[in-house]
Amino acid sequence: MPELPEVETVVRTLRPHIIGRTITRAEFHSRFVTPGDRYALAVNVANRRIDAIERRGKFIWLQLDEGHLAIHLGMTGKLLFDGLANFNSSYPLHTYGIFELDADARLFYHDPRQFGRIEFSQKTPPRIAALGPEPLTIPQSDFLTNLKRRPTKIKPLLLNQAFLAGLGNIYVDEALFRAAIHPNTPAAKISRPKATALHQAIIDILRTAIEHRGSSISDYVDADGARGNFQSLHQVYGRDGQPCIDCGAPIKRILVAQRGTHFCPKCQRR
DNA sequence: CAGATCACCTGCTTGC
DNA sequence: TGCAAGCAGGTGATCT
Repeated sequence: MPELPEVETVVRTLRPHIIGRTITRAEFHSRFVTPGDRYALAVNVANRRIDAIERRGKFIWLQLDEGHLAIHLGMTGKLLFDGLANFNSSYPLHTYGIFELDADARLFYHDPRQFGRIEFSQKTPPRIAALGPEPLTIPQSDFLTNLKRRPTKIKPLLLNQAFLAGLGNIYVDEALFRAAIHPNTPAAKISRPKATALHQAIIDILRTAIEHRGSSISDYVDADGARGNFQSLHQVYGRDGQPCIDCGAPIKRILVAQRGTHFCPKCQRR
């Protein structure tokens, strides 16, 4: 599900609901979602106040009055806010985390594939500290020099969260299309004008996708249960066989670094 | 060290 | 209709 725009949307919808609230009690039900001792996690977050919620890369970062939570949604993770109005006595199948909040509200974590993670740390979460720069704020000159240093294919490089934090399969394909770069191009061999165009394409796409509240391919929803609609603006992702919006040639799907990769063979030449 | 392969899961779609 | 294979927004371990 969630790449940077989706995670940003979840954080924005969650923030007004949970800031300043205290987690009165929590429980977790999956050894995958909460690696380590999930009972210890429940103890660590109990009676902690939520002071801040931020996004970093694809992580949701909750800053508590003591300690931090790093939440990664994996492929199918959802954080859903359950206010008094829609208070429900039961939870859907695959609900693996429940945060009870003061003033009769709950936040629950739902994740059928259980690829998501909820981790507590006393200081800055190590997973977050290991992330590369944010694509929306990295200076263009830094982006260009970083590309020049890497012989790797551009697509897997952009998916590498230590290189740039937040892009996933959808937005990489979309950005490479808009910058007219073949996904197998070695990063260091991308011309300066194209590298500049790529930097700008990444920013434009992420900003627009955030305005549209992310892409809902199958089941992504924000913290209020609302779908995004950027998927209707995808130009290559999931459009294999359909005509390129620029030249009409059929969009191709190939494998790059074991990921389904969508591109226009005519507009994105090597 | 880049890249391939596999693994972690469930569920939906496709093809025989 | 039924069943198996393939595929999915992600990442990390383990190989060559």
